[in-house]
Amino acid sequence: MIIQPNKPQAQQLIHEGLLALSEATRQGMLIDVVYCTKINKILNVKISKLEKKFFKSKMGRLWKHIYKTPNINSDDQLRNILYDKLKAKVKKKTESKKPSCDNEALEAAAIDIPELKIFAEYKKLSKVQGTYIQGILKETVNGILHPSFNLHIPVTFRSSSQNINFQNIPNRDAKLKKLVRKAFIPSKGNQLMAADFSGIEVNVGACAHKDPKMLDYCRHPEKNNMHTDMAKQIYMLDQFQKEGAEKTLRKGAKNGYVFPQFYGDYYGNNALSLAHWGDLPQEGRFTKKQGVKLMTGITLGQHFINKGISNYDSFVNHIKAVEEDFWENRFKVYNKWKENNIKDYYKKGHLNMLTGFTCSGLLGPNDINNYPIQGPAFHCLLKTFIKTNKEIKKRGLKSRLIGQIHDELIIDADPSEVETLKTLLRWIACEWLREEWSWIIVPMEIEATVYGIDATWATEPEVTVLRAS
DNA sequence: GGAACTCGCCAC
DNA sequence: AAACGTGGCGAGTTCC
Repeated sequence: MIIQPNKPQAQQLIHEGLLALSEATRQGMLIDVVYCTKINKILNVKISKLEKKFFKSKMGRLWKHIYKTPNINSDDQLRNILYDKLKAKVKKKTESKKPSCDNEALEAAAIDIPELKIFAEYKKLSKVQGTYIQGILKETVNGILHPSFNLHIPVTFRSSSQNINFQNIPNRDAKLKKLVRKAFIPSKGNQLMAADFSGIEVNVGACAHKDPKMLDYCRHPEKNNMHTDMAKQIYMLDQFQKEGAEKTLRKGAKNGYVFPQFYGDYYGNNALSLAHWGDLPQEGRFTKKQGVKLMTGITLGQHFINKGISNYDSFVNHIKAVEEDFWENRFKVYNKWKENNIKDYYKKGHLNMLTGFTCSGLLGPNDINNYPIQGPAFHCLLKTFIKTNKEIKKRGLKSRLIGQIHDELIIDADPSEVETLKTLLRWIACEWLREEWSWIIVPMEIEATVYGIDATWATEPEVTVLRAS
């Protein structure tokens, strides 16, 4: 793969980006080492207890019986015990066609082998301890962690992060999030602050393909919402509220349908995921007892039966029809753009991004349509990061940028500067950026997330949505 | 004894 | 007919 920013503006962005990111690395972020050391010990105890408990179970005893040196961390041993000895049904295979030992496979097997729940808990805590708590302790010098950020690795011209990877700190799992994020603290008397772009990939995508329907969604968020519209279509709902089961279904539409579709997924996988979000079975008949309870009082299972969809296969067909409508009607210009994009790449052998970068090398259809969106979406954050760093210095502010997570920047903020920073960020991200890059033809929106004074990254922040005036 | 690989899992 | 994009890293395992 040949990677080069070819336009001068792209080179400039890389140069200035590296300087700004290096400054954040040198600045570093404070770590509560006392907490990390304490939680590391607690985890040691919890993890070894879980290991002992597991090896006392029926499956654990069999494992110990078969292996002289049983290793709870060995997937090869687990595979042998679970699939060869206990004859668990293989529902999923790995890349190299071996029976899978991942959490999804284990969850399915746990119906017959309950001790696998202890095993899963062991795995989860081991992951947190090994990758995060011990990783942080290993890389922290004098109480400060200095994760670095690369601009020369991802083929999309995004960034990556290492020592530690600051871009995959737990967020979705509330328990893991709290456990790990309690380690991150601001400088004495300061507060952590984050600013992230809302829906940046959707926005940048709209600027690339200029699909009128998508542009409308981006320009009038108060009027229509893409994920709500899709939830209504997918789950065939006329009445909709943004709470309760309907809220979950909207999340399902967003994460189980819309985003995977944009990445190049298809209705078959979507249907599995969408059924899961709606608490419906992924095979066989639907019954009135299954599914989340809707605002109308009936279950999603009953609701689909009423609509003539009484089993999973009909549901899959329904999602297939939704997919056709999605690309043939709703986003037909986007669809056309994808086709032309692929043709264009095969003709030229490379693709150009809105930000002046060129991707060469052997790309597949999904790559061709994703890279031009992923890259420039990150570049919006990078340009914002550079400008914010410059303005902080120019204005003699004491707050400092300390990191970045693709569409989000993190600041160790002086409390007296928080309001100034909000104003500054709103101007840079929502106004200045659009003046710099005329290809941005939709409004930009950022969320400022402010944590308390001396509060950890695990505490409840105050969130403000910032838009152009 | 280290390099390279596989698998799994965390993020966007 | 086939079918999800970008990363880092730990642990086990295999190769040399």
